[in-house]
Amino acid sequence: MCVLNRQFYARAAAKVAHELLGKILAHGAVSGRIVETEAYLGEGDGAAHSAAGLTERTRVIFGPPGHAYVYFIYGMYNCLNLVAEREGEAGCVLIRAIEPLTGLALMRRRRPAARRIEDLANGPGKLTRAFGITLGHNGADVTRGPITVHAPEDDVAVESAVSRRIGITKSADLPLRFFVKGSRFVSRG
DNA sequence: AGTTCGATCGCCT
DNA sequence: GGCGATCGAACTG
Repeated sequence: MCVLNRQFYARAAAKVAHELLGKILAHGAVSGRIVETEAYLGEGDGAAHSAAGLTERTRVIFGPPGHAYVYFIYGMYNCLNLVAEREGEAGCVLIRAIEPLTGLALMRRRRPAARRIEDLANGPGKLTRAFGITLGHNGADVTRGPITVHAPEDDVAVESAVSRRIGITKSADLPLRFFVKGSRFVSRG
């Protein structure tokens, strides 16, 4: 299995977001296929946390690519982003949905509310819960672990679609959401 | 020090 | 389709 290297991430966030579709996210015994992502840019993207500039919170987004930016939202959920662009440039990719592959029993234990396999990780807050990803992983190097992303054995191109991003108000018209066309595991068709 | 609001989810109707 | 839960970061004064 081939873990994605730092060069993969050191590109435009939209490019990285698109190419992450079909890749495998793994954390311990749990793994799954990325089926939905959103790109968040630097300057000029009002929806991005980095839009306000460099703060303690956004420090990781401006750092070297290939690291995890994890933030806490709505008082109860964590969201996982992968940092893109060169060091010093802001840009990251929100992982929005995953098709579970291994560690199903553990995922179910972490998310008892999910009745169907499709509901285990079909949203940014759901997948961090199912994968056991917490604020303690903020800044972690995903080219090393414990969280990693790698190419699947059969790394065939997936048929993808693009739309506007979900749940934001600023810069809402930008086509920066990418998802696997027809997948039952995306948060929205 | 107080306020506002948010890259969400699950349960209710 | 609507709303309550629940809390930290950033901004205001």
